[in-house]
Amino acid sequence: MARESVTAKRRTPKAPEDRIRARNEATILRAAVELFARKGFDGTRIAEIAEASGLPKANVYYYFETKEAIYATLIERLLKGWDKALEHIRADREPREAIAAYIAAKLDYSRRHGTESRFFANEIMRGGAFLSKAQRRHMQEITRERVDVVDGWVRDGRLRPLDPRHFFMMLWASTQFYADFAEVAAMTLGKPKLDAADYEAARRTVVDVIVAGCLAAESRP
Amino acid sequence: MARESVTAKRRTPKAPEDRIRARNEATILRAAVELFARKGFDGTRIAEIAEASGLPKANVYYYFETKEAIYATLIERLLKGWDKALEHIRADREPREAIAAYIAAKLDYSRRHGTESRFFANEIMRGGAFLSKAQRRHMQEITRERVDVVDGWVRDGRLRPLDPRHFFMMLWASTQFYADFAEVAAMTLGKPKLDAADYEAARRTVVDVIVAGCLAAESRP
DNA sequence: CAGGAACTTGACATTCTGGTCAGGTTTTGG
DNA sequence: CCAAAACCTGACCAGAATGTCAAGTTCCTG
Repeated sequence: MARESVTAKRRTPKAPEDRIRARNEATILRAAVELFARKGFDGTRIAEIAEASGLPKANVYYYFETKEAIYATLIERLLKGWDKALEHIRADREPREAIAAYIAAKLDYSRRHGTESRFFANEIMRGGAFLSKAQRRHMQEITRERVDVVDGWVRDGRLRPLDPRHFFMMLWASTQFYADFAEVAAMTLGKPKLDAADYEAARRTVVDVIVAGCLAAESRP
Repeated sequence: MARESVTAKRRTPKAPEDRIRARNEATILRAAVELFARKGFDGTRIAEIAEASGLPKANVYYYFETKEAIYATLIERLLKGWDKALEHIRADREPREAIAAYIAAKLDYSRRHGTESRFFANEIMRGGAFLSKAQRRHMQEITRERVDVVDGWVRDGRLRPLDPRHFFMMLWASTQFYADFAEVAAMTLGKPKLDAADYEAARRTVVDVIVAGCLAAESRP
């Protein structure tokens, strides 16, 4: 049909982006990610998304064929950010710094994009039913590359012998936690909400423990 | 009203438990926890729970007043397991062993009760709206006790200086991960499903890294 | 500035959902 | 074996959800 959400082509490429469409789609997606993150796919009503966007429901349907289309668009977009932090894990870097940088980047993402992070986690927890085969493979490949880097460090004797895949999951878990379970984290700290200082303390703790825990004995200070 | 779900009293205490009621409630809860874990509270239809239980919808309503009642019953039950693993963290134990035992227990729980674990995580991710004030306080207190133990170890110089609360979250995150994101874990390992050996490898990696990462230099081997 | 494309939206049709209920069947204690 | 309690369930309801539409309004381009 004529308009196909983000990838639609209008009669003339015209402006850098169709301002109205771009603005409204952005508004809808912003509202949707929040709701999906909190109530899941099945639990989110289109009427809620519309209300949260300040648009009439029919207008939401004008921009997105179905609820699935909104969800899929978000997945697609989020997936692009997936590998971002992983880029810190490079063979030519010192393990200590690379790992510290990864943790810092991931925690920063958790802080700045908590909602998106939660949305994505939610999708994964449901078994990633919305992920296409290609998307799955992409994630797997990206991860494998970095696993190989860590494995190289282990073989070089720069890291103590450990299973790089499980090590990776520790990194992911420890940082993702601060987005997904920000509530628990705040509760544990006895605060209503996490602030920048809390994230800094988290970073320090995670980096300290993990770096000290994975470096080979001879490279430890 | 007459029947009040689990705590109802029948005319005679009779059998060790009302077999019919006990069996059906258990069936319903088993089906419900699975669905809630996967689709959240709002996303789960009572009709689905009924179908998954193999009972007519009206029968589900016979045992539980509302959907909330089912959910609340599950929360209540799950909360009892919350502190279980934490009991390993005792001041009179050697930190190394206590922490290793905690990790092993938590991972074991993740493996054996993945669904419940996911259900609980889901609830927390949504901000724990269903947790009562008392339940929240309970969790906070339980955590605080154990935080104090870890803090004691730090002050004794048995653990390197670290924020015990963030350290705790690392423990929680690294173990919870294997329940909530079993799918990602399996994907990362390139398997369809995690088996016992995978959990053992996870345990070893997490214990190795965290123990080595938190022990004070002088107590390290 | 005209005309077509893009956008907007109230109202509607259809399907679902949580929850109720009345009238049945089975269990159980005595 | 018999009443009373416990259990079962098809049918039903009111409100809500999704998705459609046709009749408009606004925007852009030639």
